[in-house]
Amino acid sequence: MEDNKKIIASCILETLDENVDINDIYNKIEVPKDKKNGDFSYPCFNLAKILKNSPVNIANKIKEKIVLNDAISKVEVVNGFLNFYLNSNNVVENILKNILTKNSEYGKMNIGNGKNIVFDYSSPNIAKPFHLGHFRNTVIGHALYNIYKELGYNTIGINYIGDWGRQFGLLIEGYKLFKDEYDFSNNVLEVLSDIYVRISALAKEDENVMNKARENFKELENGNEEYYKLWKFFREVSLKEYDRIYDILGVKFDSYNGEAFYNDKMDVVIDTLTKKNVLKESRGAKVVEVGDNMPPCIVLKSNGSTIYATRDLAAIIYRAKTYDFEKAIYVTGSEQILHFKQVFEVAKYLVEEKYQKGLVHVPYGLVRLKTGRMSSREGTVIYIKDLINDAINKSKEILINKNKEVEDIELLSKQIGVGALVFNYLKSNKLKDILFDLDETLRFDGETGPYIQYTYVRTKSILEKSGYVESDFENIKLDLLTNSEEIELVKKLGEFENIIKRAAQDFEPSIIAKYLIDISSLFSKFYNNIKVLETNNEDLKKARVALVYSTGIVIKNGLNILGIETPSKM
RNA sequence: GCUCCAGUAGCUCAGUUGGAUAGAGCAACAGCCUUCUAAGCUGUGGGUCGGGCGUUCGAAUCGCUUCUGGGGCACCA
Repeated sequence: MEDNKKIIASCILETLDENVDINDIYNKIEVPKDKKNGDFSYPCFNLAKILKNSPVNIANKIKEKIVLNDAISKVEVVNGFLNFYLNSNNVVENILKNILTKNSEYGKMNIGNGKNIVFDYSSPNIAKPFHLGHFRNTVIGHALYNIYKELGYNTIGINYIGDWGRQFGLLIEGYKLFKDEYDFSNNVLEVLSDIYVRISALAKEDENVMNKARENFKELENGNEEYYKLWKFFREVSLKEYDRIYDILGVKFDSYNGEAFYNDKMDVVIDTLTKKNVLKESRGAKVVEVGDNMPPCIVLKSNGSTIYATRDLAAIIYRAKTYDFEKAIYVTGSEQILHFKQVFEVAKYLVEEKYQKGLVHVPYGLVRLKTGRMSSREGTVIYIKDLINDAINKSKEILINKNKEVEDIELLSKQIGVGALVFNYLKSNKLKDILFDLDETLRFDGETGPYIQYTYVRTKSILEKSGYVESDFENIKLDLLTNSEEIELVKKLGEFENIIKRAAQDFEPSIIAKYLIDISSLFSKFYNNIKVLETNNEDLKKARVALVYSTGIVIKNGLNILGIETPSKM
């Protein structure tokens, strides 16, 4: 499609006597929102000044002089816009042949050239159950990971587990005090979370408890064997529980190096900053100034111990050395925007310029409840485990009600239920806060995951009934596809690569989600208006089945990128 | 107080680098299953794009200002 834009730009240029830069023309060419206005459009308004003539006159003159070719079939002038219509036979053939040839590879590009990109995402805090916020993080991070993989990068997923810090001193204290009151044989994570909530409340009231917690953590840092064992226990049971969720979501990480991993790697941060003479004392703490518009970045607390920024900095150094990354992408809540601005500033003293430039923070909005913010202390947290179960049960119920004869109802209801959840958290702009609404989340009609999955299932069903197999699509007469429903769908299918690029550039999975809705909607219109299998014209039927098959490929590849499965039946 | 983000239909949201008549879904109402799966499709109603000023041939989009909501602002992560 981009080639066509170039062709149009040079066609316009040839009609002009004045000296105009081709890039100025190329950059102005746009795709009209309304299909009636052609495939490409060139507004002549800015030429009006240069040529000292009215836009309409200019447009008409260009139109007269323009030479039509294989690609362009028609040019029209409307209100000073030059509207170009492409030869749709060419367009349809090029797009569909491309999809059919590449198949599951359609959408894959080699822009990345195998370079490394590190994705820091999910990153739950040990000893707390996985909640909606983590879920949004995980789902966005995983999609971005896949998007960049699609571009040809070597993507590395890091689960930067929150497994270090004062909270473990507290948890150890809580465990010592309350462990006999609990049953640790199941739901360990909820037990630990409960203990944490209780001990936090206690520490807030009683300074002695907080002091004990601080001591505990210091002991843990110093290698107290008993505490280390406890810490390991907390970490293991938590990861086990998280893995269960990652497994359901199909998420895998290349590294689980959390905060504790960097415990012995922070000296170099302090040393380098000291050597460069940027570490300054301020109110007892050691800080680095990061400009007038931001408060300084604290690197050492006044008691001499490190802080999360120190660990983030150590991680940047480690990741630069280990992965030689082109980009390091951090997916976190938007409340950490300032923190990452500060950390990235300080990183300028620690890593080479090419690594500094690769640091990207991708913030996402809060997930809030109708009643306000989620708070573990107030018990208003939505556990993702429960939500997944709700979604699976709902899809199972629907499958049973519809009396579908399916082989594996467990698998299907999981694919559909989880798909609905994941899609729900990817479909809107990542920076927007989401107001959690259970009914809305468990809605399966309209612009939802199941709608897209359902569309995919329909494509599969037609393909099966048609009796065609892949190899039948070698010699097809694609120029028989001339209905507007067919052409619009094909053109949309042809946008896939561009959509992926845009999603990557903006770090915005919702662009792909929205695109898949568009595809599904166009296919459904086609499906309702044209009965693919009912024609006697075998060539036409085959061409249409090829279109149906291509649609299935794009939906499958697209859902794959978003981390959503494609059921075989529903 | 300073700073970042958001404000589009009753609700949830789209709206590429400024472009042509601001679009979907949900909800409401009216249709479409002896026809490739109705988790679908078609139609109707619904708008001061928070307000104001400006830049421009042209603004939901850019600038200034103001209102509303949310986040952040030093030893939590």
